[in-house]
Amino acid sequence: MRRKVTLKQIAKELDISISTVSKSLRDSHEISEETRQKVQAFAKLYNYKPNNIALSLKNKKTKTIGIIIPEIVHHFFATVISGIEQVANEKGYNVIVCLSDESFDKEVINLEMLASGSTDGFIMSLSKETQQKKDFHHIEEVINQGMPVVLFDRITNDVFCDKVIIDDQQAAYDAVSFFIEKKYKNIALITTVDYVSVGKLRTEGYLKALKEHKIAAQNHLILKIEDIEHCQDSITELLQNNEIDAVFAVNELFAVTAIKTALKLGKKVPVDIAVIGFTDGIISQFSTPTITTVSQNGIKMGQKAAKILIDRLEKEEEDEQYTTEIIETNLVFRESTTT
Amino acid sequence: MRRKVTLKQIAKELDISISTVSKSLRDSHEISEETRQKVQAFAKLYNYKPNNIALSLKNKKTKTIGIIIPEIVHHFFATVISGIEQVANEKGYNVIVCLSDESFDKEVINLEMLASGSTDGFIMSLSKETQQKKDFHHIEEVINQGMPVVLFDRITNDVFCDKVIIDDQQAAYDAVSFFIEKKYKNIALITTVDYVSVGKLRTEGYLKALKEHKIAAQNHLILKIEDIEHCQDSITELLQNNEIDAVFAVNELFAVTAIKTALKLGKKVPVDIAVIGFTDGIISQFSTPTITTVSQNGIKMGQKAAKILIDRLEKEEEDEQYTTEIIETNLVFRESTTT
DNA sequence: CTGAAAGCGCTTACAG
DNA sequence: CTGAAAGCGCTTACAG
Repeated sequence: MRRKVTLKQIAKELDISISTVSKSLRDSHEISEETRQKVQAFAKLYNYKPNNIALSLKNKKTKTIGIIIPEIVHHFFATVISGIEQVANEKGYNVIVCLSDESFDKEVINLEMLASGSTDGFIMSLSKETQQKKDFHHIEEVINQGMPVVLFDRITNDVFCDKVIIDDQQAAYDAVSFFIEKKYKNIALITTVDYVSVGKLRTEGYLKALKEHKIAAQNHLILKIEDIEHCQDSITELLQNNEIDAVFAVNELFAVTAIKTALKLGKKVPVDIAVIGFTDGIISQFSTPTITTVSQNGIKMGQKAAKILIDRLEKEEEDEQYTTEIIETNLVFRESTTT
Repeated sequence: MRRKVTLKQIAKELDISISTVSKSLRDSHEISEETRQKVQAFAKLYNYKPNNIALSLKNKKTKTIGIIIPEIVHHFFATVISGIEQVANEKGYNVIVCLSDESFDKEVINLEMLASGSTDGFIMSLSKETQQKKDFHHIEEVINQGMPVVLFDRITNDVFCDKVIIDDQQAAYDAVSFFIEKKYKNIALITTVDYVSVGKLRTEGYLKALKEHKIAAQNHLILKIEDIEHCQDSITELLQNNEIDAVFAVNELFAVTAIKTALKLGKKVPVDIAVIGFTDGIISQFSTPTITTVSQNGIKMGQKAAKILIDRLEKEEEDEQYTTEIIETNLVFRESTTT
């Protein structure tokens, strides 16, 4: 075993001081050409790499970004991480990932853990429980301690910080307006309970589109799903008991379940029922029929969030001006709608 | 802004020494009850949390695990991370994730970056390029420096370390044997090029199953795909030009593409062509028909890998005995096969 | 041109 | 019972 070599060892070996070694490796002009060469050659030979931890302690920055998300087994979140990773890597940052598992407590614990010196800042998306409790003191605490936070997708307006979102309401509005223009009469909505911020906004977009086209919203066409694991039954009920010719679903899972249920009930998609989903993930691409969907560019969200965070980290002055970046969405047309 | 408080500040505030503060907080019996109480109360008030970086430097361990995988936008890998996170968290470890993007160079850079003090050990799955080049010096280097590595899924036998895999050959053998027992005559294989270790092993399992049942392998029924992005064409060709009644695909994507292609060619699945895939991911669950598949328990792989790594990290003696853990797989029967 | 000293935030063996 | 000192691995202002 060949342990990692330190400045101290190099200094001893070469019989010079640690300071001289350090300066030589940083190519300081204080040091003679000769010494520099010698030290550099030696360091190379022994494959010297400065210890990140020591540097972090000294510089008071870790060059790492903390990511806290509800789940990773979610194509959208994986996609965002991928985007963050990309720009973080380019700028010499590492990425620590923690999962809240949709739990408030885990979110708090992870945040505090990472805030104790491990990261320079955070990129996060709130857990469901956090959104439900509306308790954001942990995030405010961290910001107060001088660590910037960028919130994305599942955000809150109660915390002042940078945010990266899509215009959920507008995107839903566009999707539903498409249906209306195509003369669909009974447009159902399959959404989440209201405390999920993005679900609520998408619901609002649906309602707004109906209202602006002077169509009365009908409560029995709106399904708010609490328990995602068992959405099957309520969706069956929805489709069975109503004359529905179009469905707007606020996520992929609801969309694919609606399609499968419709098929099972003997209806044809998109002929009898057209479906538009949300999030252009794996399911939308590989379902049969493939699903028309609002594409929510996760990679871009991640990239943008990372850019904003790193800019703030590397800016000298404290800038109290927070931005909310809105990533554009668009409808990706596939087989679950007719054109 | 309220910066994080340090021992030094507490010491100054309370007019005692740093050592005394440190010991009080660790509840040392060296310190008087009174002082301890006072310090602890004060620390609580100011929400003192020891600085992880300082601890890492002092203790020479970071309590973080480095994960290097080819991609995160891959349900299987996301699943493994999830498993790792779970046990890491339980044991007080954090997780740094780096992506190699299937590139050898990125894998090396990331590994070296993290090895410079940021993590205590690694869990990794090799990039395609690494498997192709068969260059593993970077991994050996890290192990040599005393940092344990656990390889999973895409591993190599050229490196001595702990490994977590499934029995890819056996799993493929089982799947193909199922077809044979069901009297399927022309069983096609859709696989990757041979340098992808798991692809190769699954191919071997296919061949072995045929051989043991005294069926001659037919080259025109074996499709090795290089460019995953454009597998569509070659799969169409395969299905069009041959009398195939069963397909074994070494991943989900190939399986779903085979199904869609078959449907497009007017064949019914599973009646005309039965399909078994590999990796029980999102696609297999939501495709129509849903796909019978070899389930590769990613969560369990991640958990196991993390357990092995942490055990090794926390064991005192250097243990040269490496294990290769084999996670059991099983066939999950769905609609793409008849029973 | 080189090196001793101080310091980042902590712990702990040792002295008093 | 308390505190000064050394040390983890590094950098840099300062002295010589």
